[in-house]
Amino acid sequence: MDAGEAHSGSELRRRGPGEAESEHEDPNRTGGYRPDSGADGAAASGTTVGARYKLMSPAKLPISRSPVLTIPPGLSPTAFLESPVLLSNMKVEPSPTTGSLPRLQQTAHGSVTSATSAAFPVTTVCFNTNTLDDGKSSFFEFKPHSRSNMVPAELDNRACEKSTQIDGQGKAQSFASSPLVKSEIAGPSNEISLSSPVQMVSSGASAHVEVDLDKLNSGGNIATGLQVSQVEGRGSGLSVAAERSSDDGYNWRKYGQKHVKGSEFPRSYYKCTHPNCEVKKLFERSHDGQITEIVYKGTHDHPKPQPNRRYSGGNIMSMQEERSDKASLTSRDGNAR
DNA sequence: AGCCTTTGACCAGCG
DNA sequence: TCGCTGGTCAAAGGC
Repeated sequence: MDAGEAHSGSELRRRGPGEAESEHEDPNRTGGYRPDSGADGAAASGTTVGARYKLMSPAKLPISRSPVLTIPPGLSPTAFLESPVLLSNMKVEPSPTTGSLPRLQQTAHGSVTSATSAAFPVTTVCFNTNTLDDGKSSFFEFKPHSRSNMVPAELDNRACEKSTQIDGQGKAQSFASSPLVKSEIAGPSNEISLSSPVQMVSSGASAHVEVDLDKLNSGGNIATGLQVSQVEGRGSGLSVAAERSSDDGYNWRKYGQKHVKGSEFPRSYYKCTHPNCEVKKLFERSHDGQITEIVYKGTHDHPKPQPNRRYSGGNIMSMQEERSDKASLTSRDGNAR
């Protein structure tokens, strides 16, 4: 609601020096200073972002789409790779923006996975867009396979597995350019009619992932606003953009970093710097600098900022996105209705 | 001068 | 009820 948005704006505001947290706990600080979790936040804005994984995962539902990606012990990532489904997905599909995207192979759970034998870095992209306003939320996850040598490799698959449990409306796309791409979309209950146009472009030694969901979000009309995120391969110039974490064309501000259990790499938390935008995204980056996992929370209700605002690195991505954006918009315009 | 990143601490939720 | 983990805040520093 409006109230919520107002709060989001305050997100940027910083606490005065006098309010610095001191050794003794400050009761006021507990909830008062949390724009996201404040009273309003919980009711309004909080829902948007605050929904967090919990909201996204209807624990009560038989389908345990747990926010936390957990893979059943019996499952192995390898299985996914070997799965015929993956192979069949090898072909690159056009990226229909909204709902018009070609149906990907879905597993019994409704998950889409694609894998390639390329030696590209593994990347994981998750979209958690909760539009509480509409009571709809979408969860998109894209995971390449590169952590096989890492602990989370299995977790990833597992996670995907669970999140993949879509009601059947989820659509995802994967591209053969990456070693293993996994996209999943999960809705809060069953309205996951979202389209996840994910485009992966890999050139040479670097793999570039481009997700065109962003337009959807920008439109803000789509049932499930998705965001665009790009993940680039290892050690390539694109990494700069990736580092910026704003390759999607939006401006992000890092507000935290934490090493979560189960993850080999620290997880970074970003917020959209737009005044009224509460979109958050978090991703994990390997020591190589390559992003191994990206999760978007919320939807952008504003257009992308100027590409060349600060980092030139972002321009590359922005330009690409813009292009795809237009294309998507066009197609979406026609499809979205 | 302003914005962003880093880093440590705090808080809330869950098991 | 306690402990653990994840997420967020905010000061300080850097660009």
